[in-house]
Amino acid sequence: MRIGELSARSGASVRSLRYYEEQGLLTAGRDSAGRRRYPESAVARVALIRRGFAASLSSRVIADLLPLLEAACVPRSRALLDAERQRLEAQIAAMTQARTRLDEVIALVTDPTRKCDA
Amino acid sequence: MRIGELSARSGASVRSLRYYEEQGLLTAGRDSAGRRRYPESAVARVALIRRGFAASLSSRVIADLLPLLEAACVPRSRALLDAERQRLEAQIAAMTQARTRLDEVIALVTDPTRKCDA
DNA sequence: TCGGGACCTCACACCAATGTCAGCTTTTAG
DNA sequence: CTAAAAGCTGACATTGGTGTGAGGTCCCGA
Repeated sequence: MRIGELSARSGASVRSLRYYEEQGLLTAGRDSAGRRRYPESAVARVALIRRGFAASLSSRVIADLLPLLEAACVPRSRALLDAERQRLEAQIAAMTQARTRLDEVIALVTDPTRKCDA
Repeated sequence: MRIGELSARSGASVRSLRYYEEQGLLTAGRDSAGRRRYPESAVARVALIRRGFAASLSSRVIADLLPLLEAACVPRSRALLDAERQRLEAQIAAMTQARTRLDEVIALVTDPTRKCDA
C-alpha cells in the first residue's frame, strides 16, 4: 500500500510515517515513481511503534527495541524496557516533587496576613 | 552588588540571572560602565524565582505571579497557582498513564513463549 | 603599561516529534 | 488534455532554561 493508505489505517500522519522511516523504525520500498510502498505488515509495525511512543519511549529507544522484539529476545528487551521504566519513574518522581514545591509556595502565599487589592 | 556576587549568593548562574532579566523577572540598574547593579533585595527575589522554577513554573507564569505577590494579592495568586497545580497534575497523570502503557508493553514482551539468541 | 578578571551583547546548541509550507513530479479522473 | 489529488524532498517552527563561545569593554593591581 502507499503512504496515504497506511496513514489512514494506522492513525499516524503521513508526516509521522516519513519521520519513522527517517529514524529507522519503518522501512519502505519504492515504486517506479519513487513513491513509498508498504507491505500489509507495516500496519502492525506502525501500531507497535505508536505503542512505544504512547509509552514515552523515544524513537531512538524504539529503534533499539524493535530488532530485539523481532528476534524475540526477551531478556534484552526486558533490560531495555526496565531501564526506560526507571527513567519514567524518575521523571514522575521529579514532577511529584515539583508538586510538593508548588504546594509549599501555595501555602506560603495563602497562610500569612491576607490582603488584596483586586 | 554586581552580577557575579549575586550569582554566588543566590546559586543561580550568571547566565541564568541575565535570562531572568530578559524574561522580566528581575530588574537591574546599570553603573557607568554598563554593568548590572543589584540591591540587597535581589538575593531574596532570585530565591523566590528559583522556588518558582523548582515548582515547575515557567518564566512566563513567574512573571505574572511576582507582581501579585508583591501586591500581596492572595486570591489572584491562588488562582494562578491553582491553575498551575492542575497543569502539573495533568502532566503527572499523563506520565503515569505512559507508565501503564509501558507496563503493558513489558507484559507483552515477557509473557509469551520466551526464547532468546543472546 | 600590561595582564587578567569581570562584565557586556549576540547567538547557536540542546531535546524531539510533529505541523506546515514551498516547490516539484506523477498519476488519475473527467 | 487538464486539473486535482497524492506523493516527493527539504527545511523551518515549536518549547524553554541553560551552557557555551566569540569578540569587545572596562577596571584594577603589579
